[in-house]
Amino acid sequence: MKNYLAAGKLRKSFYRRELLDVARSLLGKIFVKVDGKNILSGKIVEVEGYHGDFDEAAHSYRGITKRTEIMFESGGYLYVYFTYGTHHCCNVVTGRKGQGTAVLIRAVEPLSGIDTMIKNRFGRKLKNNKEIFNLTSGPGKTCQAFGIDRKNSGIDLTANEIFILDGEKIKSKDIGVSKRIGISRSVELPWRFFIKNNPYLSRK
DNA sequence: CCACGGATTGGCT
DNA sequence: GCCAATCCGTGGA
Repeated sequence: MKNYLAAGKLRKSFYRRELLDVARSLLGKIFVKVDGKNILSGKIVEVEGYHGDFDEAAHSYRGITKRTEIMFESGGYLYVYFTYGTHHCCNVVTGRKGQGTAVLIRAVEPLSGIDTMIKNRFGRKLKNNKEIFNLTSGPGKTCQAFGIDRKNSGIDLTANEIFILDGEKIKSKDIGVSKRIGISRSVELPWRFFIKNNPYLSRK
């Protein structure tokens, strides 16, 4: 963990680039939440892009609302939404102010604070050694493991609570691309990106 | 005010 | 593979 912290926090200039460039380059970076003396962290292994201008699946597609206004900020903020009456999902706002572009964090590979993540998500110890692969292998699971909910929406990702650290550079040949999961409109856009063969993906 | 459905998950058939 | 859970944001009357 120490060498990841030494790598340094991603700055506003990283987030304020074109949506799909940010989405692809977030793979391999380290998502971090400082939780008291605990550092919860995981390597980002799966993401999806959402674009307010022409992507009908994006929450920002119908314009600014109270819920989605943070999506229209310039890049570098956290957007958290609540869905299906049960789950939270977290996104990284990208691009320029007014664009409504964001990257959904769909899955991470746990790195530190794993005992706390297990407690947050299951309320007990792991039953077996396969259950670790069910800890953060989806957007709702990741938010639950990290203890993130709507109260965290709007956080500045260059501050000291929730942020992303530079990590390993993933080669193009190791990045998989597919249609996005769980949407009913703009279904053809190939805007899901993932690290091929990583065991913590929400799907293969 | 009310109706609808969702960027998901887990349990049951 | 199918489907219920369960809240609330959003849009239309």
